[in-house]
Amino acid sequence: MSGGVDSSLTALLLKEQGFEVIGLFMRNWHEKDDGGCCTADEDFYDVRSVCNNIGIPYYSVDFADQYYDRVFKHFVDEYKKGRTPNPDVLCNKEIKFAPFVKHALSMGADYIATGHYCGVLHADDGYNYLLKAKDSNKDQTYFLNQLSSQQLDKVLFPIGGMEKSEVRALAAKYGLSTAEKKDSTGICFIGERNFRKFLSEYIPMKEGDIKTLDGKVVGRHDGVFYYTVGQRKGLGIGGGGNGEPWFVVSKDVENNVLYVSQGDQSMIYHSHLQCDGFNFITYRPKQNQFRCTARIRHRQPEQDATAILRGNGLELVFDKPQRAIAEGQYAVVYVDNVCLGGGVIERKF
RNA sequence: AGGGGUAUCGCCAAGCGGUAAGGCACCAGACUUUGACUCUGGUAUUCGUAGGUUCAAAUCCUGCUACCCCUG
Repeated sequence: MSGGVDSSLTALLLKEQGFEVIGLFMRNWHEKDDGGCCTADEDFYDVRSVCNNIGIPYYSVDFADQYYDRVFKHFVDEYKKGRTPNPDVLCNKEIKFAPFVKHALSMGADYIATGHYCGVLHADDGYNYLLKAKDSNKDQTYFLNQLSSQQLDKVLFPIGGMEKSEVRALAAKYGLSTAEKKDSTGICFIGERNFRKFLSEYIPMKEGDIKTLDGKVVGRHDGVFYYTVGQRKGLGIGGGGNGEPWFVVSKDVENNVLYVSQGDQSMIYHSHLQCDGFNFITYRPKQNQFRCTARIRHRQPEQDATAILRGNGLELVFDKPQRAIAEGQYAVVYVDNVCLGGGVIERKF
């Protein structure tokens, strides 16, 4: 339980269904947020309040060390390389659906349930398939693309078939204190931050030039790793030219140069991308090429594409060029209602 | 040293005697379990400066200052 509405209602529904439910809260980060508050404390307070309300025991576990070693380190390393990692995907793979589940099972649980918006099909063929959520606006399968069928074995997603509005309405009906609580955002367990400031605590600033593709210096930056391709805000470049906004077009980590373009974004649209490795949640498809839909970022409407398996990797060819494909993010592939899995984007062209 | 031109928000830039458009940047919200994108809202009592004309000036006149161009 995270202290939000989703996991609150999840616990309640299971209790209603006759399960013996225990609330398990996880803490993975100990620093305070930008406002000087420790949101984890408030969240656990909400967990306690909800658990008391529905009459179930609650516990707290701390995986801060493992989170740091298995998620955060990689996150920082990737940024240092000029890439754009996705810590929450790793967090699910390395923490939530790993030591956390293990811990729950060791406490005697038969199943672990979370408030994710997605579904799981424990199929007769022995595989556990990850399914899209009913509420396409809240679908969280993107973040679960690195899981394995094995990891989903003892998992339930009780609200995956509900709309967010239904969840809130039910939570309110049952009088759960978290019914109106705002959805959490920002890096999972770390929270909403001034991102550049946060990163600068782990990656020192390194000033350099901001240039256009033809080499003209148009500004200065604090460090190329703080920026992502396609980014508009935070460049501090204004005026001149055609009066249109400027966007990050590429990064040269070696020479510490941030390349930008004013108005014209045609150069950041690409139809092809490559993943050197690809995680199939269940099994590798038999055919080496197939039609699918795919996402290159969370909440992106699924895009029609053709997937081509190459060695351990996967190449995607989109029907329509995609804007700002970022190395380090995940390409997640779907066929109909099933999330097949995903891989880290290594190249685009 | 002469001649011409320009000086309006951090950057572009409207305005041409009637009481400061717009864009970019920036800030704040919204959206959002990454990073981004996007959307909405906010931001010059003041127009290089000092005077003058006028009921009224950023808009006209004069001095000064700065920068740009041309001629020496």
